[in-house]
Amino acid sequence: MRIATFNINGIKARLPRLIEWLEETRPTVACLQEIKTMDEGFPADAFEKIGYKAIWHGQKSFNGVAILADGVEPIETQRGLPGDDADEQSRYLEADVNGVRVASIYLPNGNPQPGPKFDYKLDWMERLRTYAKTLWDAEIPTALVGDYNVVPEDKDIWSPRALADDALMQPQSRDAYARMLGDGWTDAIDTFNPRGGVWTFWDYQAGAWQRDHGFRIDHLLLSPELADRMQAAGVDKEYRGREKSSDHTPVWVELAD
DNA sequence: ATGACTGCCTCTGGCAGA
Repeated sequence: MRIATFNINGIKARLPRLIEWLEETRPTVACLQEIKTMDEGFPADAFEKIGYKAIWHGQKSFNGVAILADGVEPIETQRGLPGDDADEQSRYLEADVNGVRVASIYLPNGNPQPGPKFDYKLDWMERLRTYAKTLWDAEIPTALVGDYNVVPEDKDIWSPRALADDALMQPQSRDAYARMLGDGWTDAIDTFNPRGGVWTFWDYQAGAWQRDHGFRIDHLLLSPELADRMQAAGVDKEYRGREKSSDHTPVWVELAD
């Protein structure tokens, strides 16, 4: 099975591109972030037409996540990240698909830093780590995939200096991500590209795509049950160059059945 | 050196993104 994640930056603006990508690459599960719509605006019919069933957690204007599955209904297991009842942002959705637990994650950006948004990001990362441990302890085959808004190491960006003051690059952000890996979660893209140089995001501004000024912030973290099944992982880079593209690319991992 | 683009909802400009 193929598990993919794609920060689409607006499901209404991106729908033709999204349908195209699903039909061309046919992931078993597709986790989406930044759908940027309320629940009632989600175009479930368009996905049904091409054989995908979906669940989604929307929010007006910002954030919003979804999980699409090829030919089967995702069985929802969690909506919203536990650990803060006051948190109303739609950034976490989780489901079982074909015996695999899959989470669609849109981790807070955290800029500007320092400040309340950065504090929220770090809190969110600790909540994620705490919750992920419960999945780990239950020995559920789990994939935590999405836009983590963390550049894990200097090898994961074209220029570490360019974003040195950015929330995506701060030691606290990186340490929190590293603690997840320290707990045993496997970064699929990094496993197949240990020397780095793989990007999943290119800014719309300043000709970043044309200059290949990108970085890696969309990640697939696998529990040991799934890491053992990894066959390949990659980035669907060409979609960043198409008309009306998202600023992120799809990222995927192929697992043995 | 600076700013640079895009989507959203709409107070069509301000916010958010990364």
